[in-house]
Amino acid sequence: MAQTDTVTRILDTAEVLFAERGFAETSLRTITSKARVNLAAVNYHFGSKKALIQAVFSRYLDPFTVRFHHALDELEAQHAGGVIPLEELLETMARTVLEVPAEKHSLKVFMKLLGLAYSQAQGHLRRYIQEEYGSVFTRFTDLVRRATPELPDAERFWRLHFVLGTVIFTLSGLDALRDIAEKDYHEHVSVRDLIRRLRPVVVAAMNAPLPPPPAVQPAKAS
Amino acid sequence: MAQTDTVTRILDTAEVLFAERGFAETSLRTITSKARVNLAAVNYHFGSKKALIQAVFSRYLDPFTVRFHHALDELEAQHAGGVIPLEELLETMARTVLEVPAEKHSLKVFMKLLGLAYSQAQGHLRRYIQEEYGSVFTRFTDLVRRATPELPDAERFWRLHFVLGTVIFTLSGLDALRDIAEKDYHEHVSVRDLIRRLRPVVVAAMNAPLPPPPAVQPAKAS
DNA sequence: TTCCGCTGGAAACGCCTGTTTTAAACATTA
DNA sequence: TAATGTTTAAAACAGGCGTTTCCAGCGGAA
Repeated sequence: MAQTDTVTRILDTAEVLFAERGFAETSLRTITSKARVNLAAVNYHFGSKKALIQAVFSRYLDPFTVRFHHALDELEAQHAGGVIPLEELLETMARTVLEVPAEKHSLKVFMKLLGLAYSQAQGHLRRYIQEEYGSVFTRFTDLVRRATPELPDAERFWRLHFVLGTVIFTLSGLDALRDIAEKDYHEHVSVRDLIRRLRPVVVAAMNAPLPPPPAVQPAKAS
Repeated sequence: MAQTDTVTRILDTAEVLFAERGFAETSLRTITSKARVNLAAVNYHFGSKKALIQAVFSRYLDPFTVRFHHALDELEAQHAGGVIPLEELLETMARTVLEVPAEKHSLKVFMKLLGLAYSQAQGHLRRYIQEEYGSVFTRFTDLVRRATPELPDAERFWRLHFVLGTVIFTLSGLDALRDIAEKDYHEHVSVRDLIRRLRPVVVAAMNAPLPPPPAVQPAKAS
């Protein structure tokens, strides 16, 4: 199975380098030389650099969506017809995110890639992820809506993205933060430790009191 | 003042392009042609592309630190000797962030640049910002520590970065999120509107209950 | 064996990058 | 006026980039 080996070695090497330096800053030559495969192998197996980037994401996101759908199926079966508490939904998502990379790959790399997907320009990536994996996110937000009926739709939308920002930002910038934290507090921080700290913060953020209505409305009748 | 004009035009053009595409994806030729300036002018005035990137940040961060120090001076004078409430500290920071770009530049660009500073590799940038502007952040965190004495040091450290992640992530990815929000909820969202929504969430996150201690401790006596 | 499709290695293709160098014009200051 | 610091123009530099091409080797099928 030398053919599969080359593809795997490219993907393994690429995901690490992408996570460390970003997409534009990682050349195909760096990837292929570090993976000890020929330069042309990337274009041969994947077609282009863009396609390689998408393949790196697929290898994480495909098993993630499968598992997440299954986990949500189970959760809905347990609470047959009723609403699923918000904390169970968040818990399930966190558990699934942790499970997937634990098998073969690094959770740190996975989170860094997610962070890059948001921040790097790479319009094609955002489009690809949205089209390919948008449905599972929609299903999740629908369940969250039923769990938090008191929240206005717009408010819930923004708060979900607030906590998404917290998680991705923290876990993708973990290395730099960990260096500071260990220097100042002499305390080693694992990813699971961080998730333990994140949980109450995320729950509190979702359950925060509603903001006051906008101060002044310029339009309409005086 | 043709000399100043060239420098300003380069900075004005560069910051917009950097914010839109990132650093590596923006070439000097793109900047200079869009700014209608000679290609050599960048290396003449700034020395290198790295130095140009740092200059773009300095133009925002220098006035920010000055204003923020002043604002903290006033705050400390008001609460002479006593502790400043957490919400006033956060409020002051938010107000200062809003004030600075409001003068000449775009708040959106400023936040996008901050997001890039975190996510893009550019090791030199993170080092530059930390060395140049680390002290004002240290002063702020010291005040936060006095305002939240019940929080363990490590917990406060992480929570500050959690909310930092929320704010930077949200405001730097604002365009993409706004598109989705307007399509789904037919509601225009301004930056100030977003900050109104962020306030209660951030406060609730900082005041969240402490996480349970780690499940299993391997070391020490049984 | 002969053929074929898949994989690999090495080199080259244009193209774009940041930077430097030349030159000549312009403005400002002394 | 002379000198100095800016700006423009045009060109070239060396190097890296993604991509393509060509050819040698390979395994299994006819």
